[in-house]
Amino acid sequence: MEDFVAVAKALSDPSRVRVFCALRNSELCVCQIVELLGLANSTISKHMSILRQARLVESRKDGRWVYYRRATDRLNPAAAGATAWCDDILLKDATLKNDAAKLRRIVCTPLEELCRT
Amino acid sequence: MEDFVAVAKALSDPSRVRVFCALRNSELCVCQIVELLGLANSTISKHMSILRQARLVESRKDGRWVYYRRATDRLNPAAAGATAWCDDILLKDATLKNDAAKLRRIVCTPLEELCRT
DNA sequence: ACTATAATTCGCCAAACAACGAAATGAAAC
DNA sequence: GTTTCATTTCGTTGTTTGGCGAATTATAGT
Repeated sequence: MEDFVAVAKALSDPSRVRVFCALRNSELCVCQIVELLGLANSTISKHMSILRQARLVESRKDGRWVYYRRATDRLNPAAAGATAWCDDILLKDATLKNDAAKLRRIVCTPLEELCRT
Repeated sequence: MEDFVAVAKALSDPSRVRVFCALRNSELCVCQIVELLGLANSTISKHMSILRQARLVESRKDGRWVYYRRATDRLNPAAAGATAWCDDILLKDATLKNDAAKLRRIVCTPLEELCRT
């Protein structure tokens, strides 16, 4: 029950849903997520920690940068079901399509340049 | 996106999850839900309105009593996926098993007697 | 070592939320 | 019509949440 509610709560905020969906195809660095959502990096950091506590995402550190990716489904059955639900329902969402387009630009931009702004 | 977030938010509270799961097998009257959760009926009423706004449940009025049941899945794709997720993950949840046992007693008790307490 | 910088943590604020009891609503029974 | 009673709505209270900027941590490059 706790796991389930933690996952539901994690997905009950539009910004977090956007991030989680953005991670569908590739892992992303914090500064890329900041660029995508246009929120303060402290805010993003908090969102990511909520997603991580729900075990929807995992992170790895590479030098100065921290990359987030979707968690391996087997680790948390509650997260696995939610992921399927989320991807299925939001496939055609307008905001997320827009995010996907924005992401295509973002992933082409060198991190150094992204962080500068 | 809005629909999705509304459903996730509706399921991000343990009391609401318990009610939604209790409705898996049979419709329930408000006073039965009050008995099950042990919360004030004004509180239950608010919870039910949140579940209804997310289109996870529907209600019908029968005389003095209002019955809630799970909504027809087709009405809201976001709710349909969530229902499957919820039922699947929480099948073995201890709290919900306990609720199910309590429910078996509750549904045998006449409404008049339940409401008296 | 020192500086620069990516990310997290901390402290704060305004808005949203879960809970309650009291008042309002509306249908049944008298 | 009046009373009764199940439910909803309203108003209040304490807690949680989402947001920011400032301070802190940790790593890279000099």
